Amino acid sequence: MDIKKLPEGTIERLSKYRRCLTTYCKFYRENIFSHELARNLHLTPEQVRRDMMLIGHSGSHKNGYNIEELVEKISEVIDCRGKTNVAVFGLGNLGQAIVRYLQDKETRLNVEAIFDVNPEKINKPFLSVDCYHIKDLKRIIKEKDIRIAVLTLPGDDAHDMALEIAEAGVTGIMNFTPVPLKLPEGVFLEEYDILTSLEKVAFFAKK
Amino acid sequence: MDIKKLPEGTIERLSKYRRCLTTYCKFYRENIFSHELARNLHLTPEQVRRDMMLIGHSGSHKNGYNIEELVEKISEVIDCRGKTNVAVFGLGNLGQAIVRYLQDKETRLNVEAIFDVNPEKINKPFLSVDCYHIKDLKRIIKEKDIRIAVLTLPGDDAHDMALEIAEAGVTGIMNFTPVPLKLPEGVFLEEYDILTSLEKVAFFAKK
DNA sequence: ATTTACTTGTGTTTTGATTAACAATATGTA
DNA sequence: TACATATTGTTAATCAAAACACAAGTAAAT
Ligand SMILES: NC(=O)c1ccc[n+]([C@@H]2O[C@H](COP(=O)([O-])OP(=O)(O)OC[C@H]3O[C@@H](n4cnc5c(N)ncnc54)[C@H](O)[C@@H]3O)[C@@H](O)[C@H]2O)c1
Ligand SMILES: NC(=O)c1ccc[n+]([C@@H]2O[C@H](COP(=O)([O-])OP(=O)(O)OC[C@H]3O[C@@H](n4cnc5c(N)ncnc54)[C@H](O)[C@@H]3O)[C@@H](O)[C@H]2O)c1
Repeated sequence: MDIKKLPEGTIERLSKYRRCLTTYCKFYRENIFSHELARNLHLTPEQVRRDMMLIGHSGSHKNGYNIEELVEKISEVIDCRGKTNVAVFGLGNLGQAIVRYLQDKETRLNVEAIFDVNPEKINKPFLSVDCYHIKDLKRIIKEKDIRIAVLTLPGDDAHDMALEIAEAGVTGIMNFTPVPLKLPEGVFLEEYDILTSLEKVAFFAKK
Repeated sequence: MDIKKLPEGTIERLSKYRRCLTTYCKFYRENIFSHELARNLHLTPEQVRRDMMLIGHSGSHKNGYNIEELVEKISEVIDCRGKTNVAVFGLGNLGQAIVRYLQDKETRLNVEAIFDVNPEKINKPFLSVDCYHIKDLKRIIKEKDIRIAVLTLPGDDAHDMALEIAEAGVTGIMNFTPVPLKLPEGVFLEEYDILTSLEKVAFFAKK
């Protein structure tokens, strides 16, 4: 199995399997069947088994998959290089929600820095994460070995900031601002916009 | 063209085309080429043209697509039944960010109600949207003809609330809680989890 | 022992979305 | 007019993901 060849869909599902297993299942049982995992996550059992196959994990015919082993295996695959440091840019409502959420969840992604421009927010820790002025981003990103940036700042500044962030050495950017980014090659970019999701829901909900 | 047959991917892209056009383009030009739209949204020109074809929209060989007409056409397709009322459940950080975001954007999705349990939040409007106690959800959903629900409340309550919301007649649910929902047939469900996105970014950013 | 019921693992098929290719069309130019 | 250029619209080819189908394993029941 060439791990880098795994389809995006599989990676997303692996993340969901793991969360489902660590959150709901591991406390009250040892094993789980493909159809159970599938039902929880709105998938088919075949797809679950196919994903298992892709990461080279096997279960038992009688008991399905051992939850602990499976979580271990998924972690080997998706956290392959261990812990990854994340910074959040813009500590408004959305930024705060995200920092809190990431701290609550079991994950190897650690929010190690926050950036803002508001003097009231800078130099005070938020949920024990230090908040810096955005002008120091280059230095802090290097010092703290930040790999992933989450953009939750106003759209006006987003593009310029993103370019600086990329230049500082970040290799993955999650963009929540409504501004489509044009980044240099080599930076993995993911964008999410709730309006797109909601318009889709509205469309398919109309029958 | 059977409008209900449009692939989910196309619907998502249509939403993005429209936002891109209304936000950035329509102020300073009349027409746009498929390759320009594509470059902005990280797509190929072929895909843009394919989407145009699917919704039965034509451009001109010399000038590409007329922006005003295209926006009009996209709106006919994705807002087919006009305005749709939305309610947000849970007015925490995430809920507030979403309400503000939806109000800022040009869209036919209107946030017409908010629900919470915190007495400090109830019966005060937030950004001029009324906030009700969650126990009144059935009545308010009917009165206000709410079609879409956005769940931004704590996970513990999410599943029970979702079932009640579905029963009250909502036909589309956007779930931001970390709890996977099991809903009755006929309710279109979309789930988003930033941790899945971030873990994906982290995975593909590692090279 | 044999049967039954249930599961995983995986080759095969199907589906459907994306990419490639190119003909048709419009415009500008020599 | 003939030619060069740039774009759309659409058919055909490609590709990948999902669904299907079933062999093979396992354990419990008979
Ligand atoms: N993609 C989505 O689904 C979605 C949803 C909601 C909001 N948003 C977007 O996310 C962003 C934040 O939304 P919010 O509701 O949290 O807004 P907010 O106004 O509450 O927060 C913005 C924060 O960014 C800080 N800021 C301003 N300029 C900055 C800069 N140059 N560098 C760093 N920080 C800076 C502000 O001080 C503030 O703390 C906005 O761009 C909004 O449009 C996206
Ligand atoms: N999917 C994602 O990417 C993502 C990101 C961040 C947070 N979240 C989730 O979104 C939810 C909200 O996050 P937050 O940071 O805004 O939390 P928060 O604590 O700031 O807000 C929760 C709000 O819900 C209200 N509430 C509590 N019980 C309720 C009930 N039964 N009915 C209605 N309202 C109720 C609370 O009064 C509060 O206002 C949480 O479940 C969190 O895990 C998801």
